[in-house]
Amino acid sequence: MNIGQAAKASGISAKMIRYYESIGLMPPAHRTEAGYRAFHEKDIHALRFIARARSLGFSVEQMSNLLALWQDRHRASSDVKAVALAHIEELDGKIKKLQDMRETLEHLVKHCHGDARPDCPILGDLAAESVELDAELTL
Amino acid sequence: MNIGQAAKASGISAKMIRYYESIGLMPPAHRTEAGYRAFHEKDIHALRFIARARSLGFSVEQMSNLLALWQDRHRASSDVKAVALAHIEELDGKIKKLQDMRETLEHLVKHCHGDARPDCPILGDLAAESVELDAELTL
DNA sequence: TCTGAAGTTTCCTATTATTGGAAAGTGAAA
DNA sequence: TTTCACTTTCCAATAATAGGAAACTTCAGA
Repeated sequence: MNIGQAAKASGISAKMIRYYESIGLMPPAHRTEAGYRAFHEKDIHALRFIARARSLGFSVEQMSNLLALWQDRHRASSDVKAVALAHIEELDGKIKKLQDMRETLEHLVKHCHGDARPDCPILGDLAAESVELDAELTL
Repeated sequence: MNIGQAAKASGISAKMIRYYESIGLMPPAHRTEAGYRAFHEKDIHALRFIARARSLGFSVEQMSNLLALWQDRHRASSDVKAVALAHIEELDGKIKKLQDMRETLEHLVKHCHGDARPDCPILGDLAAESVELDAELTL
C-alpha cells in the first residue's frame, strides 16, 4: 500500500503521515526497493487510531501515550482512563474560557444599538481604562 | 515611557508589543535619540484596547478591524456589532466542537472500568475499524 | 568619573499541527 | 518511449508567543 492509499484508508493526509513518522509517533514505515513507503494493515490500524484520537482533540503527545497503552496488552484500563480524564479536564478548561469570552461579548452586543450612530458599548468596553492594572503598578 | 513600563501598564509583554508593531497592528513607536521606544498615553490606551480584545479571543486580524473602527469617530455601531457577532459565532463553533469531543470522551470514560484489567472501551473505540472510510473509498 | 546592573535593541530560534511548493525520482499505461 | 500520476526529501509558511544572544543605553552607587 502506497502512502496515498494509506492516506485515503486512514483519513490522514500523506503529508501528516510522513510528519507523524518523522516525529516518532509512527515507527519508520517499511520501504519498497525504490524507497516508496509500504503500509500494511497493521499500519493502517495505527493510523486510524491516530485519526480517531485527533478527532477527539488529543495532542500528539497524548496520542503517543495512548498508542503505547494500546499496544501494551497488559495495560490497566485505569491508565487509559486517567489519560482520558485528564483530557476531559483540559477540554473543560478550554470550553470554560471560550464560554466566558462568549458571555462577555454577548452582553456587550446586547447593549449595542447596531445602527448608524457611532456610540458603541463594545468599543467602549475595549477602550475602558483598566484600573486594575494601574493598581498592580502601585503594589 | 519605556517599553518595559508600557508592558506593565498595558498587560502586554515587551516582546509582544514589538511584535504587534512589526506586523503593523501598532504604528511604529516613537524613538528616543538612543533608539529606545517611547510610549505615550495614547499608545498605552491602544495597547490596553488590544489586551482587552485579546482576552476576549479576538485574533490579530479582528483586532486590526476593531482598532480601525475605534479610531474612526464616524463609524457606525452596526459595524462594530457585526465584528462582535461574527466573533461570537466563531466562539460558538469552537465551543460546540470541544463539547462534542468532551461528550464522546465522557461516554467512553463512563464505560471504562478503570481498574487493573486491560480491557478498555476507550482504546476499543479508538482502535475501531472505521467502516465509513472504507465506504468512501468505494464511492 | 568609573563601573556594574538592569533595561533595551535587533536577530534568530522554537513551539504545534498542518499545508504548500520545488526538484528529482518512480510506476504504469498507452 | 513518452507521459502522467505518484512518491521522495527539503524548505517555507501559517498564528501567537516565548526564549536567548550580542551589542548598546541608562542610571545609581562608589
